[in-house]
Amino acid sequence: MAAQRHYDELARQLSAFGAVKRDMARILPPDCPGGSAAVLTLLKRYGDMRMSKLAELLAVDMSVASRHVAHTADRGWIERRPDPADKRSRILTLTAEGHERMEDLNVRTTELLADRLSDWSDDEVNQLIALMTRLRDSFGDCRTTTSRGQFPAAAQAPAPTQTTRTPA
Amino acid sequence: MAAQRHYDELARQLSAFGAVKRDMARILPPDCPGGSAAVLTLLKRYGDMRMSKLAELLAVDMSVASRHVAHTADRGWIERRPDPADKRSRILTLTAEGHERMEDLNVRTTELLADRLSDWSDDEVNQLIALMTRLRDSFGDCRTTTSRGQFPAAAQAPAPTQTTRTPA
DNA sequence: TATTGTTATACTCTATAACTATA
DNA sequence: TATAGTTATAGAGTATAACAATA
Repeated sequence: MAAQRHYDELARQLSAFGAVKRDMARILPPDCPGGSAAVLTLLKRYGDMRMSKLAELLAVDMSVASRHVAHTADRGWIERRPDPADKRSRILTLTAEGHERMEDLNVRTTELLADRLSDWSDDEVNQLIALMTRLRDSFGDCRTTTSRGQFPAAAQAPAPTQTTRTPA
Repeated sequence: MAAQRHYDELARQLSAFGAVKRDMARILPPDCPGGSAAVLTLLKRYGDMRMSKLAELLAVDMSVASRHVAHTADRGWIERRPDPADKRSRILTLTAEGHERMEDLNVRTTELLADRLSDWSDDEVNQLIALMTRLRDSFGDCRTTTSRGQFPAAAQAPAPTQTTRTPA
């Protein structure tokens, strides 16, 4: 239980943190807004999944996820195949075009962060990641869209279909 | 210079961090959206200031700040007095009603954070605050709305007109 | 001519609710 | 009846550009 003063300061940081996100968003290509980029990133990282799972990872309502997915599907970056096990569901898959788009996004993101974090150490970045992850958990424990905690160690063990080795 | 993998993870955290902010926004009273709350918080904390300074602290374009300020002024929470030294400028001042509103906001924020951060130590909260502050600085160094760095130690020495003692 | 602030416009993101199809 | 997903609608936040008043 931290002191009142710390709460104020944390609230202030959260409030002004949007500027960082907006700076990140500025480097995105014109036809790929942040929502689409997030969809592609998660599919690249965790592999095929259903709408509901994607919505959970995005931490938004499924209606919002549906919107972003529609945008990316319209551009041919992902495919929505029917789930043979449950005809209500759709399985999302990154297409070849989607992978290309991701390469581009990765380059842009890396360039930006390499510039902005040029004087950060690995350790500091790791600390920040760990604390942000923990904060998200602390907030997410209460009101989650669905169940939460089904994906294996989301923050600890990322990077599935990175280069070679198709683990699934 | 951190590794590529860390960049990806940090970008992921930033992307999903919006959920935390939305959780914070949910506790706001109906007639006081996040933008208005931010205006009141900054005026309470740093005292009277001009539009341009407020926009800088909010880390948004002045047109956006003008909008939020208009909303709070319409409700009588702040006053916009002409600056005698520069008739183009307006000095923003928290009214008595604005102070009342801030009391309410403080209670709500504190309650929420006390709940969410119940198992956080002071030290952890401080670490997170410090790293978020540093990240904002790293990003803000490049493209700032105006000059930056005019306010004395924004993150280090907050809390001006807290309870008693009117330092100005 | 440059700067402070306001307003008009457009875009992104979000949630709620109503709806379809399937379980 | 309950769940997966889509769509319509509305609200908040933001930036750009055009504008007014003043420096």
